[in-house]
Amino acid sequence: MRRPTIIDVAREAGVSKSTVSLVLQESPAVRSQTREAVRAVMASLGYVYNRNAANLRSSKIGLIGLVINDLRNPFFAEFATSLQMALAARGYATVISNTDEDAGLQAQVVASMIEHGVTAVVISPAFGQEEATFAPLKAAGLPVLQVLRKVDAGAFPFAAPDYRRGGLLAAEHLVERGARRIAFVGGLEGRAVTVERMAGYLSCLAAHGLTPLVLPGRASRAFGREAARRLASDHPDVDAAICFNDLVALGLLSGCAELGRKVGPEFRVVGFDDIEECAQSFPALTSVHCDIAGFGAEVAATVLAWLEDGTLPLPEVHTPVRLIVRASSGGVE
Amino acid sequence: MRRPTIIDVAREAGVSKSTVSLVLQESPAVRSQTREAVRAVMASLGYVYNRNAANLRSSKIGLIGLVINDLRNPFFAEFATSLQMALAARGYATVISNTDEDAGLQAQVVASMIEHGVTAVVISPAFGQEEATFAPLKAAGLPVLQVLRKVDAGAFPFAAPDYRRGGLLAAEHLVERGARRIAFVGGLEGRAVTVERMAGYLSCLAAHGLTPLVLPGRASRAFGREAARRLASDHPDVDAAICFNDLVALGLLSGCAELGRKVGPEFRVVGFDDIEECAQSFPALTSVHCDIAGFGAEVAATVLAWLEDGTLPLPEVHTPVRLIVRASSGGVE
DNA sequence: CAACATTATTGGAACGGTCCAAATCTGACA
DNA sequence: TGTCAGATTTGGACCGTTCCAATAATGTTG
Repeated sequence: MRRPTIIDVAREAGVSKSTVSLVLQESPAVRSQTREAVRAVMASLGYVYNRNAANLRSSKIGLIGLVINDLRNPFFAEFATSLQMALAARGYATVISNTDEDAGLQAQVVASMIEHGVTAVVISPAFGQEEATFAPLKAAGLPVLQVLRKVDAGAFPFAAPDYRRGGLLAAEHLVERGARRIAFVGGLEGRAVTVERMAGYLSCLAAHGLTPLVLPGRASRAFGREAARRLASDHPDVDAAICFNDLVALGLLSGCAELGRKVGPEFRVVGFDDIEECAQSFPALTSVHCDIAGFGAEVAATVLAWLEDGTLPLPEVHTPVRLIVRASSGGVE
Repeated sequence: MRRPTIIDVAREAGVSKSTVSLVLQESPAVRSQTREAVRAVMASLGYVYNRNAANLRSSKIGLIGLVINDLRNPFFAEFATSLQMALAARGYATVISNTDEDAGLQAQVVASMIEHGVTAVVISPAFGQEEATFAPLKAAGLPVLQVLRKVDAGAFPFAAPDYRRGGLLAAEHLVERGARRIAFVGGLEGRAVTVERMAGYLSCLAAHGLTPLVLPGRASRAFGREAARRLASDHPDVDAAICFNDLVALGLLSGCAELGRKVGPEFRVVGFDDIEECAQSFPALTSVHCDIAGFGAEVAATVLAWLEDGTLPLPEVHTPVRLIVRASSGGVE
């Protein structure tokens, strides 16, 4: 029960395999009558195109690799999903790999993707062992787009939302609302994303002569909950918090609910990323909107332009962000 | 700057391409000295295995297709991630496609996967147009595993957590705790998953002479929130709710918080799936634990056993579930 | 050291497409 | 009706691997 090949189709249709190939490629050279006849035979035989065979001769495989550091995080899941769907709409398939922040695993899955002949790679990298991942990509000469986090400056074009500005918007909003002791909660120290997201916060506080307070930690709900306790016990004077991301912020909300601490004008909380849940939580979470779905679609467009028209992407892109004000920071005035 | 092939390696190492091929396949037939020499040349030339070419001759491509109806839902994201990682650990790459419940899109991505030569497909299908998706899979003669939702009984082996039993456990727990007016919230009417999850609930209520109350709806946080309002206004006598899934339940918690309605012994809420967030919400959410990560790993093992040893999966598998009792249903007694 | 078993290695035909130069077919026009 | 340009179609080499039968190298033994 072998899959029929173009040769079977050709025999059945009474033409040569070259003609069948031309039909497959929608070549205008074949007579429409012939085209229809061949198409009919294909349908009746249940012919399926074999991309691997085609790729052997001319690399047009239409497979794109997507490497994600944490696919269970809704922010990355949303990004991966919107990117994958935008690619699918243009006929590309996507090999997705989660690395769980494991640089060794990342190097392995990237190697596997190269073996499978992906035509481009989009990667939100884990930290550490940059060479093990990036050297093979460089050697393969593939178009590679580094997104969401920059671990290897200059090696490959980079795109992400404008984290720095997001942090600034959040801090300015809180100061404007009257907060005077603003903490920055979550985010592992020293990492590029943390540094960026914190930079706007720090500069805003400096500009207003306020003292920063940083509680670094994992970007998880669990840490957010713990932070709520720590803030209440160790820093009761803190009247607002900017969280590294929404998971931390939502954990913080949950922790406050548990402690009976009211969130709103009394204690303002701002998240980062604006995942879908922000609008559904109670109180609804003010957050820096990164339009990650739009960002995913934009990344897809960038990759496809690179692949199909040879348009090189800009070395570094920061997409605009905006603050969505909801009840957790005191609401719209 | 062409990628080197086994022929280049062979020439450089002074052996035939067949020998290089044998080295690649870890054949015990090659002398270890030769093997080392060949390996050294590969490394120095930066040789990368071309799976497409290999696949042309013998189908061992190591690519598995995964089709998911809603990848943004944490439940499915967790499943996809754990399955993908288990496959990666065994050297397989995974092409993932989200369909957003669109059967037409699903048929399209499945066709694309077949073209790409996936060796097996795992699918959590969208509802509708079963033939468009399943007929090509059948025609391709691929191993296909239907998971999490059954839309096409009998066509392909099916595996899912034991939803029916989960519903039963949840209902029994609530009755035991003294709830007398128990609602079932969320889930689209008539769909297999809804029917299954509701069946245990209905039979338990019937056994205790209680009247069921069903509020069907989308499986989203937004619907859960709305349900909180509807329950409070239209059905004030309801003292407990079993939700179609955790998203609905978490939305319900959020809606109750907004209404100032206390969740716990006064109004018990149970979710379904036990996503990570359940333990972090306030109050912590009692939920039917499906061990979706373990389920993903198990599905991976099933597929690989099918592929590698020819072990046929059982036509229908229901993995065990258990109820995790937390504060939202009154907590551990 | 001949004879044979065993172990290593090899050439060449697949696999299913693409691509190109060459062959064939058309219809228009002199 | 012969000629020719343009439109169609075609044969065959090629892409990078696997696989198999055949050959070559090596070791063992009487």
